[in-house]
Amino acid sequence: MSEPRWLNEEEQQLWLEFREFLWGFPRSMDRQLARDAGMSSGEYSVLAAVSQAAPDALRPGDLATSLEWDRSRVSHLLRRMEGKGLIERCASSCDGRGQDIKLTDAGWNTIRSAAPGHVSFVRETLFDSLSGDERERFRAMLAKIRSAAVERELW
Amino acid sequence: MSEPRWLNEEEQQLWLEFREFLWGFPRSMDRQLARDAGMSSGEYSVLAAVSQAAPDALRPGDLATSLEWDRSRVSHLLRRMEGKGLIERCASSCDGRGQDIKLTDAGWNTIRSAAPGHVSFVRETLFDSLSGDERERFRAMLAKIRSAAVERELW
DNA sequence: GAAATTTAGTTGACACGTCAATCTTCTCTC
DNA sequence: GAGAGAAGATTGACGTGTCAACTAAATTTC
Repeated sequence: MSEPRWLNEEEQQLWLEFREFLWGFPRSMDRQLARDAGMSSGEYSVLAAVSQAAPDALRPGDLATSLEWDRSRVSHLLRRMEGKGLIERCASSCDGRGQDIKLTDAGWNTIRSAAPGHVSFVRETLFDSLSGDERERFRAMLAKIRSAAVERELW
Repeated sequence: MSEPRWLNEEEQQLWLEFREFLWGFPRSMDRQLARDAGMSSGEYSVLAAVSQAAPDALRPGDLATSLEWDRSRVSHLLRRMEGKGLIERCASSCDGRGQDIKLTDAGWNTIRSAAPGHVSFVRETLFDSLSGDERERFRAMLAKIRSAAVERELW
């Protein structure tokens, strides 16, 4: 392999900021959720998704697709959450392989009490820092980077 | 608590893209490193940091600071990497509590052979998608968001 | 200079994500 | 309608990150 083009000074600045941001943000969010609601961001995602879906209409595979998660990741997390009493799984009526996921009362209470704090976190970190124009430019850049990566099969 | 301001349509778009990006990018990078170099991004960070430091001048605490990692995370990873023969730890000469971290020959070979592919990945995903102007604006936005979060002690 | 505090680092328990292997059920094809 | 293959989901092993508790050495304080 020929010598690669290493990063120049300006590029290193971006890479450094990028890395701190990308690894730091999820950690901060996890911490906020753990502290204020005793849950992980994964659990929040699941509770939010199930609470918004039509009753008896959400299956593990749908979760895996919409969250872009591995099936087994979903399965492991659902098992833990079922153990905590946040959700229930029951055999799907239409597909013998499938399952329906439902929130228990405890699950509803948990997501309801966690949501306001979580939304505030997202607002205060992400939205309040940028103007409307900036937000749209920011979103476009993220999408651009991601679609280029997808095109090269690096995502 | 009063009813929070939920996200409007435009905000949800950004949040969705943001989430896919922030959780997806590290995963893609981990996959590239695992596939092409048999290592995790954490191991890469450590090898890169140690290889760039002055000999016998890098200690676990320095790593924790510069990578913004928990001390125990550093300790766990160093133990595993020592087990794989990538690094060595020896008692520091000046501070009885401290240690010096050194790369073994295997460690040097590993980082040297992994670096080109990793840099290509970063270039192709992050830099090639944005113009010089866009890169600078992007970096500034990340920094803005992060510093606002730091200010509110949410980071 | 001895006691209290701070600092460097480790450890153990546990939650989490990934991968490969597996099981079951459904669907397609002949 | 039987057999091959695809799809939904689980399992187990393993590497990883976090938190709290801990040890030992250094520094501060009186």
